[in-house]
Amino acid sequence: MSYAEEREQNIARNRALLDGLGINPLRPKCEPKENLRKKVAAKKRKSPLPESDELEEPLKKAPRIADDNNEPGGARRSSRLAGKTVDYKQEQDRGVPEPITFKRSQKLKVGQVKSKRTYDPHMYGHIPDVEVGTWWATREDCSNASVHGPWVSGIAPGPDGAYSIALSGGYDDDVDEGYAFTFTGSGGRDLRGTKTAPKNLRTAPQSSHQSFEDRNNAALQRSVDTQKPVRVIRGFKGKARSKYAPSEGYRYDGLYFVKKAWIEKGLNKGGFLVCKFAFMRMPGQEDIPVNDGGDDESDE
DNA sequence: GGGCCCGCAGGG
DNA sequence: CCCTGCGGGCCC
Repeated sequence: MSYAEEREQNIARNRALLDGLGINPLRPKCEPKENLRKKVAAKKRKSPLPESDELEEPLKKAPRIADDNNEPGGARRSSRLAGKTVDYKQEQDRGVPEPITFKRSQKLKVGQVKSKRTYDPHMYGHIPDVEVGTWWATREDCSNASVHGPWVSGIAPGPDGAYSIALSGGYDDDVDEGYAFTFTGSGGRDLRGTKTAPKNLRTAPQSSHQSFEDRNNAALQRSVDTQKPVRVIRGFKGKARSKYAPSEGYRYDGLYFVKKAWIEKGLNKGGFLVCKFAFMRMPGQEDIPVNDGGDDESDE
């Protein structure tokens, strides 16, 4: 079977799986009327660059979190996001936001402030003061905003499930429908090379099976049971196949639940097994910006 | 564009 | 100290 055929097959399987998760009330809202109107308008005026009003939303800059030098007693701030439209269920323990305490000795460059973070990323749910749709240029910035801690890793594991994940389009057969998507786990890559040809890489092609023994994959599997919300950021590298990926940088798209975890034959040379997960967006959140960008070539 | 290197977060 | 990880920057 050719790569293209296998890819189609995997995509069809993943898409069917997403659809089989049940009717999602968000689905009609993911293509809101405003976007449809914009789409029509954009086609009419045939301008490759949309008007500024369309650009404002997704490119909202991350609020630079001022490091309020953690006062011991007074640093507690209200954990309520009062006035938000998000409808939180009782069971969603978002954790009490505590000012982060730094256990690690950090190398300080000249003039660098010690604390880059106001909140500890090791908590479930929203990070206070970070709105859905917030955008960062790099993973480092996103990490400093406490939304997704790791600079490279796509999964931030925790005891009751993953805290957050990064969608960067690294797998050709992942399906992104905005309100729901499939996600491939970690592991099974050869990052070090051989003794004779050491590599010391951070990412690499699939070269062995993934499994739920992997710490990251195990965390996402736990998310299925605990139904803790997972923060999701979408990266620009996914824009080739997902219209929900930002054109640049990384965007916080809010909270999702992991509804299913399974193992399937991945789309890779060698047919190695990969861990896959089906995500569904928590209701009541701001719509995901849809990227209609001009250079869309590969629509199946 | 690809290849290579390497900092950092996070955990054992 | 070790290891991993859907980064990013540099060089070519």
